[in-house]
Amino acid sequence: MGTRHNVVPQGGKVRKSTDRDESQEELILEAAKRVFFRKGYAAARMQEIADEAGANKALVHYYFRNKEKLFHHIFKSSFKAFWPSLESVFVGEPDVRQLLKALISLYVDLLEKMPYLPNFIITEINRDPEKVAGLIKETGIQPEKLMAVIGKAMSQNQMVKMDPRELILNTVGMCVFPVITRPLLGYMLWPDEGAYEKYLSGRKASLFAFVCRATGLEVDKN
Amino acid sequence: MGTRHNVVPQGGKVRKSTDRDESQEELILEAAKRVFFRKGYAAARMQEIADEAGANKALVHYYFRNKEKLFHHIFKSSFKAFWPSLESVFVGEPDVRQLLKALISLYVDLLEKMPYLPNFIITEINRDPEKVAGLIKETGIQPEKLMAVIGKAMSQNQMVKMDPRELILNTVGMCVFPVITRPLLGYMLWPDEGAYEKYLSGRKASLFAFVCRATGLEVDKN
DNA sequence: CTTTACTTTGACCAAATGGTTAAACTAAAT
DNA sequence: ATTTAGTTTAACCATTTGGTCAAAGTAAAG
Repeated sequence: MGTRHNVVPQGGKVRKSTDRDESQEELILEAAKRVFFRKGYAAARMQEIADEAGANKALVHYYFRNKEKLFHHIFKSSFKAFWPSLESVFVGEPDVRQLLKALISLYVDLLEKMPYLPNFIITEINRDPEKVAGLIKETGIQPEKLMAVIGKAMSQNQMVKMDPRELILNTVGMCVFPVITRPLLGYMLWPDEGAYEKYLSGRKASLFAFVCRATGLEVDKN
Repeated sequence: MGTRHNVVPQGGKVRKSTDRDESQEELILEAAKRVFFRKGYAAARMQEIADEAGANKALVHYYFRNKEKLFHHIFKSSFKAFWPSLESVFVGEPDVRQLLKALISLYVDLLEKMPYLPNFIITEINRDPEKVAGLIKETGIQPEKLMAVIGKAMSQNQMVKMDPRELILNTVGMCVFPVITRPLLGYMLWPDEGAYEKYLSGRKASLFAFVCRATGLEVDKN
């Protein structure tokens, strides 16, 4: 198979990158991601990953020592992705309404692109909770900021008082649930061809309206 | 091991039941349920099931031919359980408010007893959607009745108009999500000892209130 | 007691699977 | 050209795992 090498001259002894259009290491990583996503850890096979990456099984081990390490690698980045970058929303004075809108929007978009993510994470949460605990600290994820904004709005009577954590859970739960049960919904609630997709397209707005009503925020504003 | 046999005299050649305090077949089934619940199909081991049932591995195959059939057996009954018996709520004239209250109550109670159920079902939905399709028809589950009551209440302006399916999804989703993400929540949102359990105990009421507000129903009534 | 029919077990098997190793290969550096 | 260091492969291995089988066990029926 055609192997072209690009040179990135550097000091020291670093030569490393035998980059192709896309390095094998990266191809393997992407293949592994796909396989782990659709099969889960236990059912995923190193051979299948190798095949899908167009590589040898031993090469997979060469780059990522073993199955567990390879999985950890992927899980880590996936887990981070599941904490959508809400940072951008926090610029300027944070408005609860906009914040919730952004939260829903971010999750709906993310889940449309990566519908396997929730089930993947959930499976691993149950398989090895200890690991996830460590991961959380590594990633430095902290929902405190989000909760603070919500809590403040509640104390100022801008919205119905409730446990901010519960509001977040409810919101994210409603975003995620239709995605993880999608195969079922196609049979049970949206049997018509394309009906589910149609529902999805309007979900962002209807979900936001639902949350607004539940929290006492204005549904429409500007 | 002590093997006592009870006799249930019968006509014909039926002798069958070598019932003990609890027949081996049932013990195996229960063990399999536990193992499948916590490991998922792929990671579950026939040996582990046998061990946990205090039986021989070959015996497991004797009763349930193979892993797939054993799993199917369990999945079928579990899947049915996940459709809580709302029938009891339909006696008399169905009131939407009471119906939603019952739906939430049923799910919260069910999930407290069987927290592994959702993840178990979700995993299988993704592993073999075809099978689930057939299963749904077998079980004869039909959410139509529930949806009809909701739809009627909406057309009578007793509550905010929206897609009844979406309301059901939202409601069930909020019930289920905290359960499937429980291991995570312990670390992230309710780190204090016993704090999550405390939250759970009040969830039934707060969830119902949330849904009432979102749908425009009265939170308190009688 | 003997037969009958179900139950239980230990030994065994073929296939799959994660992982290893030594050798071949490739391209940059000397 | 030779060395050097990372890359790739084929062959191989040990273990696990789902599954089988023939033999032994057991209680009720004849």
